[in-house]
Amino acid sequence: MTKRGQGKPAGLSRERIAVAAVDLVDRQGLESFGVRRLASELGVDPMSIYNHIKGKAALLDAVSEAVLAEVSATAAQWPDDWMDIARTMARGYRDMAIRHPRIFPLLATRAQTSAVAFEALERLTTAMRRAGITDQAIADAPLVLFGFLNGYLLATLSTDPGEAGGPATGAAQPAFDPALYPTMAALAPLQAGFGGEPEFERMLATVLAGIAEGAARA
Amino acid sequence: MTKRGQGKPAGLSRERIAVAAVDLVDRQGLESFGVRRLASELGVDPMSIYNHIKGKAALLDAVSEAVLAEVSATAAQWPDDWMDIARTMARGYRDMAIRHPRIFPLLATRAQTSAVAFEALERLTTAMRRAGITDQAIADAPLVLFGFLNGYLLATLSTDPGEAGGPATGAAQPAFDPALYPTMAALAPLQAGFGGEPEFERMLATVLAGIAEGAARA
DNA sequence: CCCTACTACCTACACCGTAAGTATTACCTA
DNA sequence: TAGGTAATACTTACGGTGTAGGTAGTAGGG
Repeated sequence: MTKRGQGKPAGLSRERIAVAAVDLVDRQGLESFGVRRLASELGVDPMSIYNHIKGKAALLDAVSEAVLAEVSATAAQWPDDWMDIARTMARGYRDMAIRHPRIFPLLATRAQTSAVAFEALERLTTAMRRAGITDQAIADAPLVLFGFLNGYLLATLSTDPGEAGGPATGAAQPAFDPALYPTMAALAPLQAGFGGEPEFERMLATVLAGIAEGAARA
Repeated sequence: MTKRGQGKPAGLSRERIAVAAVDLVDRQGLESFGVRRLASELGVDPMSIYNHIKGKAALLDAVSEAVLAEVSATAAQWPDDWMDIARTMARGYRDMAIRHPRIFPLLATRAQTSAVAFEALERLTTAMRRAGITDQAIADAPLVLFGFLNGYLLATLSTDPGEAGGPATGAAQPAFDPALYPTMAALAPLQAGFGGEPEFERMLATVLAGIAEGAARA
């Protein structure tokens, strides 16, 4: 009575698995994610997944690659000016992070070596060269920009709201005791929009200003 | 023949557990870290740990709190100028990250709400206020600075070298195909010191310049 | 001296990632 | 059309995990 549909292709493929994995992590989070959960989601034996993806690490790689590809896909076209390119990239990257807050830590933690990542870097650096910026400043720029983006987005998205709250609208901060931390407490109102878009634009401008200043400084 | 030393205090304490956990993660990495491993390291039953720390999540909290405390502990004294303070903090933070590369992802991922973290923020913001900087720029500064630090250090330390290589001396990057990514390939020599101290100082200066520029801009 | 609180331990359960082996199908060749 | 081959999916099993629940022993206060 056993051995039912064995051997018959169940329509699995690396891409289909990746799509389902992205969806599963989006819904249930990284903690509970696993090969077995994903397999049951696909209506498939856990080990069948191993025919397409080597192990859990490779699975997570596929997940992060899939969401990273969204960034390039959503950008209709690219400006000429390097600052506009950087801004467009940063905004698209943030939008992706907001769409997939529970996946984003994967991106920030793992080194990105996919083609889409390389293409983005190439696009940015080429535009900076066109603008006649110092090579050293150009070489540093990606690490400064994406270092900031990764760290900032990690911080603002890390407060996992479960289900409540709109997307990226100020995950509540812990509130400072005025007796212990008077300055921080006084500043608290100005940090109300924590994680919001105006704040992001402000800080992005700050970092880009630093890069531009460094380009001039050299 | 069972029931040997049951009930007798084995000298466990939250702090002793945290110290052992830090040491264990430093040596074996986050992946393999677990309650059972830690318990055997301490020569103790796994469940005994639960008498002092609620669960694995709390255990990781204790680990990250312990290494974060090192930063304040190593700084002998603090300068007056806010930029010097920021630099000192950043360097101490980087030194800590280099000492504990496998623990650092924990810090960058989890929101820091410990007293040492708050004190550091209070110190920085108070100094900025003394300098007469706009409140909005002050309120933004910590997130920009530590956002960058977290993202940058994550990127430069993520290439886990296992055992080889000196500390933080250029984890080799993937090398770009000149045919596909000509600009990046041309820039590669300038990225040789990836993760090194001069690079860090350059990028830190870039970010601080951006913050200072934003302070003037407002 | 007993009683209480506390620490440490033991057992057990549900779950995990995955190595190794087996059965079934689809396709290509003759 | 028949036979062989490679690919795919499944099954079983092993050693690990976090931790809930219950038990045994000691330390210190009355």
